[in-house]
Amino acid sequence: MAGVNKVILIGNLGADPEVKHLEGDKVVANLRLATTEAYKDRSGNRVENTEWHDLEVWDGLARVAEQYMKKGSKLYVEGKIKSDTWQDEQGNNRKRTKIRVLSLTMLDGRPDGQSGGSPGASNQSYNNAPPQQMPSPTVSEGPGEEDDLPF
Amino acid sequence: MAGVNKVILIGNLGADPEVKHLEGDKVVANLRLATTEAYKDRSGNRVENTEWHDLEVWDGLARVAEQYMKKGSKLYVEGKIKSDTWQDEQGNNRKRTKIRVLSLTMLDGRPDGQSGGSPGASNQSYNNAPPQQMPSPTVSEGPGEEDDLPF
Amino acid sequence: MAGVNKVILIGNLGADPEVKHLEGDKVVANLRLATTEAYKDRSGNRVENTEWHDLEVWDGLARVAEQYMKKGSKLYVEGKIKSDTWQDEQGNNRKRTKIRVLSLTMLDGRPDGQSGGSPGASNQSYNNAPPQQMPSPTVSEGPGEEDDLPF
Amino acid sequence: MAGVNKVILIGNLGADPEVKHLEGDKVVANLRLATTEAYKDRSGNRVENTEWHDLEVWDGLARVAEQYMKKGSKLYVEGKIKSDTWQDEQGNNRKRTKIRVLSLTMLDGRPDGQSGGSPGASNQSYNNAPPQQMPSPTVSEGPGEEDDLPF
DNA sequence: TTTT
DNA sequence: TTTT
Repeated sequence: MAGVNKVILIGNLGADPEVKHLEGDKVVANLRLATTEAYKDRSGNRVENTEWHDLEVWDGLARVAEQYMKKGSKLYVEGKIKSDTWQDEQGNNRKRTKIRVLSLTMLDGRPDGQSGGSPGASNQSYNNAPPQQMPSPTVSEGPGEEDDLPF
Repeated sequence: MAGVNKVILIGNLGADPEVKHLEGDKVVANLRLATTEAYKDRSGNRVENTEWHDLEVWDGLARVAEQYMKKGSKLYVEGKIKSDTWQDEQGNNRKRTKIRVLSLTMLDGRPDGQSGGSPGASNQSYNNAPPQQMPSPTVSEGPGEEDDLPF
Repeated sequence: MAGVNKVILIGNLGADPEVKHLEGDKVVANLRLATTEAYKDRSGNRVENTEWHDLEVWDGLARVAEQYMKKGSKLYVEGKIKSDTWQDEQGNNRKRTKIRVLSLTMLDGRPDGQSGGSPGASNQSYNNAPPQQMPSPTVSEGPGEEDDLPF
Repeated sequence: MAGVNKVILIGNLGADPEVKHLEGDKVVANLRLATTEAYKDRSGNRVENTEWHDLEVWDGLARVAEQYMKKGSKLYVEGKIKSDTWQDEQGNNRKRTKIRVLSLTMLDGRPDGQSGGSPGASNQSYNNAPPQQMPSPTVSEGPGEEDDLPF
């Protein structure tokens, strides 16, 4: 049956994006995102707990990552859980889980080098497809895509 | 700034979809969706609380609604909040809020008349754009769109 | 049936919170939150679209709003859609929709006046105890609650 | 910083829940949930893709799982990603990711053996008290909890 | 390995 | 006005 597999994260990058340019203008970026929760335990001590997520970002979003994100960047991410399974050299079944990113918003201020311009334009959303909330669903993945970014 | 405006609902239709075919192959469907929560109050009595939502569905999704949904249908819906504001005859500012649907999954069994066929294909997801989780982002809105539905 | 009614927003406050202290230590805050989406239209022009949301926040969360939020504050919000219906003086059915907030994260930097102090206290998450779908709707909000906030 | 780590799934159980009763009335259930997406590839062929998720459910929710869920059960799940890391016998860093469930709704019809009885009891929502981002992590799970379930 |  |  057609189900739902949705992940929503807000956190910070633990390292600069690792970007690979593949043949045919494909680009993939791997990001490490930390989400931290804080609470007080029974004794009233503040406890902090960090979860690290491996994000996989493709094409237009990967170009955005390459240009605008770096260690420490704060992001809102939507995506889905995606796992790879394989057998290791010992013949054990192995599994690795990552988040395939489908939509991104930078929560930092305006990206470096984007100074000047209209107030209120600091954070940018990006989508790996015709932006989910876009009236006209014409978006092109590919080399010329940056021209379609909304800024 | 680029923000987030996301709604996720699971509920049942209170009435058959109202579908309007507009010029230029545009179609819009209005749906009434009930989401019910239940809990026990302090006295231990079961309390049920229903919220009614006005959904607005366009084009391909509207055609799906027209064909497959009816009063009582159970849906998973993703969308965004969208309100209209205007002045009424008395000059008062008025506001009406609805949900613009961006993605749909039918949670009922197989749609009527869809018997036979592959097992496990009972619920269907639809998306008003290249399906969010689709590798290749080629989807065409328009008259021929039904051919692109994944079944 | 038990359904799902969930809203996720990221945006900025359009005004300072309006806070009312009610009898019995109840507190309610009303917030106006703007979520903005930006995209390019067919002609390539950047278009910006803002939706305004009325948020209703109770008790512990309302105290947090009162203390730390002001016009311009940037928030991540989870909640549910909740509408009031009534008849106006002309006997017309009226409906007003708002977001009942169940969880909040401030996305700004450290709140004013919170300089120095404990590490790890930059952005804060808050939660209005009995979550949406919790069986027993007995919230233990109250005067001593601030002591439980995680900072 | 306080971030967001949220997962929303709709899918079916691939096996009966595995339930362990621990000392001190703690209960944990492990569930295998399949989420399936379907789409047409470039050649127009219907493709189906299933992702398997390991869910971990505690206490009250685990008792609900034990009583009402079985292989094939259809669920709506909210939770967070949680991974364990360790070193295996070869000294390799290993990581296993699962979903810690915070809220559940059964999307099947009335649970077996629950025929007759109270109206409004078809699908049920359950919540594991201290939500993810709640300041005080004191859950009151325990033997008497079932009495608080909303049916 | 992030954030404050 | 839905659902069980």
